[in-house]
Amino acid sequence: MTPAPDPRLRFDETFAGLEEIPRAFLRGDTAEAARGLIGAWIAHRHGGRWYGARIVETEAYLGRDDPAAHSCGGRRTPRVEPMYRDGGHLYVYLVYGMHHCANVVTRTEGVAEAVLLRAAEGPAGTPEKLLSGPGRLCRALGITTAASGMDLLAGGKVRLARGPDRPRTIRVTPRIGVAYAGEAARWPLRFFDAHSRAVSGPARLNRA
DNA sequence: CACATGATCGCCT
DNA sequence: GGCGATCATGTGG
Repeated sequence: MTPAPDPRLRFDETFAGLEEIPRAFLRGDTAEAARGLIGAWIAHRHGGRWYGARIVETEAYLGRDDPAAHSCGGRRTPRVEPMYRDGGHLYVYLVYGMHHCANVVTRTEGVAEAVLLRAAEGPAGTPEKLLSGPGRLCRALGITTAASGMDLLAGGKVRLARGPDRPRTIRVTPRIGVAYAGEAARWPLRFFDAHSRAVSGPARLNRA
């Protein structure tokens, strides 16, 4: 059993009301997918109820030729295996021995690229920091490595869908926490909703 | 707000 | 054996 999501994230609508994300979109360009997932919903069914949040910050990881990606150089181990699946799958890993990070796999079978979900926002009234940061997002939704490898577009317990509203302004910066990746640390692959207060990272980086 | 530090363990070499 | 796609807490300005 996966850990319980934060009760404040309960939402009683079902995914019937939300638009499906076409798998073809997630099979395409990974940076475009990262941009396009701002405003989408990530949800987890637990104990017979749905818990969900609106994605407000993402990062693209470009696979074989990206020194910051776990699949860099074609590295293929049991942990990273989900990254090699078809677009629309979930890749979850553990960092620093205590935090989980959730990724939406992109491109096609055998091409290991993904979008890291860095932050989301809950319903009005929930604390801004509840899902602000990849570790907090996973903790608040109860997502762990137990869910790694799932298909997010197949009606399972963890799902992805288009949200009702499009973000008004999306800003782009370098990725966070990848200083070890040399020049790739400066690639503009982090996307966030400029109007959300749930975005993570240093304020300096988030200003226009 | 900026910066420093400790926690903690699975994964890879 | 070393090291993170991080977070919470502490200090000081």
